[in-house]
Amino acid sequence: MSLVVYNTLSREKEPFVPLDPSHVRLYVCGPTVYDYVHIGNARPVVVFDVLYRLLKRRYPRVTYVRNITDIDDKIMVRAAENQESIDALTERTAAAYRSDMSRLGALSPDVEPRATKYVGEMIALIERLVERGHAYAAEGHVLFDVPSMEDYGRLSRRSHDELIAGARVEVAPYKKDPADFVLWKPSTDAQAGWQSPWGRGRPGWHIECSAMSSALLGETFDIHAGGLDLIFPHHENEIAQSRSAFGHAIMAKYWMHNGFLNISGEKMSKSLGNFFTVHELLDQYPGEVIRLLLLSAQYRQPLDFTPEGLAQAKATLDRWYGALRDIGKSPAAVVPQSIEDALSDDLNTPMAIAALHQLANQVYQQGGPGLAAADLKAGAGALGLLQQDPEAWFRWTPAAADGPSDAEIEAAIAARQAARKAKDFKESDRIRDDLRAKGVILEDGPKGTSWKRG
RNA sequence: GGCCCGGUAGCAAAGCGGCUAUGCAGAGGACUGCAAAUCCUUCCAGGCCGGUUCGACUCCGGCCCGGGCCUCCA
Repeated sequence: MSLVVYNTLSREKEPFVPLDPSHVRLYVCGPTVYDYVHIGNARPVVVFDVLYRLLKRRYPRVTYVRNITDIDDKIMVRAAENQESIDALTERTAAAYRSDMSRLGALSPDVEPRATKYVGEMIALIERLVERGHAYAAEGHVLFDVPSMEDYGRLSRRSHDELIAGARVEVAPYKKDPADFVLWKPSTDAQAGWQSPWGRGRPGWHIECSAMSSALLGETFDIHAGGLDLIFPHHENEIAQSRSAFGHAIMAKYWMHNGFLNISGEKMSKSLGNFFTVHELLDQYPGEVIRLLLLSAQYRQPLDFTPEGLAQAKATLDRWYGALRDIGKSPAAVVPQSIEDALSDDLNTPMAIAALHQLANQVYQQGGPGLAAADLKAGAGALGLLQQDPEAWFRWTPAAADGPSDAEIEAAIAARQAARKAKDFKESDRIRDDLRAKGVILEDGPKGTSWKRG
């Protein structure tokens, strides 16, 4: 089945036809690095990682760019608070981000550009916009001239009048039109800044993505993705910048946006204090559990992130890894058609997960590993799941745990076996209950006793 | 106010104009020294009101409810 994706531009599912079938180009908006990212930031990373894996299976060459924003006023404020340099702060948090995303099973993008390395490209792009009559300088700022673009607002489906009517922010006096947005702004001596034709300053938020995507993927490319909240203003303004600068009818052919994450039914927000960083969650749950939960709803739907959801994802992975326990050297298998079909329909991960359940059921019904187990592993691989050794999975332990060591568990199991052999079931049950109280669950099988951490 | 999403069984979450979605939980049974894991059987849906249709959870209209965005939040 050929790939169909929901394109925010048309608000419809469309067949995916790359601009250049020999080279598919994908851009995903990455984080602003000033602290650990929260779980909401992880959703696009995981979801579009599934897309990246799918594209790599089907096209000879895929370039995936995910930027790191290391210029931002929030960064400057945090660096001052921490009394550390901007470089130290962004380097440290970017490293943590890479590590956390990797633990969620996300492949590294092909290119991870940092905005500070592209300031020259940004300035060149802004100059080009000024030359073409789409931008103007005013009081040290450079602003994009929104009325200069005929169909501004197409992505977010907003008319110019609606924008002005809905504006919640006081309009700066140097703007020719209230909808105009900043491309470049002046910096004080105390603020980070770069020399430019308009004096020392720093870039506005949107220009970096236009500069980096055009430098790395070209003036037009296939897919641009990110969170729903980026549709306006960020992506709308990227489109305005890139199309006006380069004169193309499109910037990206397909725009894909993931839905929001709620925390136990409530909107995640810093004022409610109900957000989790990926970093802290990874101390409590395996990255794979978090990843499966993030994929358990279709990416455009809202997703409620709850302790129950994490427990269910854990239980599912326990069952799946159980099915792979004695798989041995698995024969190489391709991703089963049922999984490819599900993912081809706008990344229908819940349907892919249902297909994995069917495969796991088959493994158990057959009473052991076989072709179904190889299919299960290959199919789960399309979602970035089930690739580690099953025993390692069952032995995972939270960072703060102080339970018995693997060796202690093995010793207790041996003692229990001896008691069982002597028909001393009172003692054998005592040992089992004792381990259970410490979070270790025993399973007696035909090949002896196996165990897992609950 | 404008734009855009949703409302499916106890919970999570999909497809589909007629055929058991799926998983967890619940009930009964098998296996087990007892458990756990697993297997078998099973209960439980489609916000409300109209319309189209031989037939609607699925299409159309209205209503109710919930959510998001509307200048730097994925």
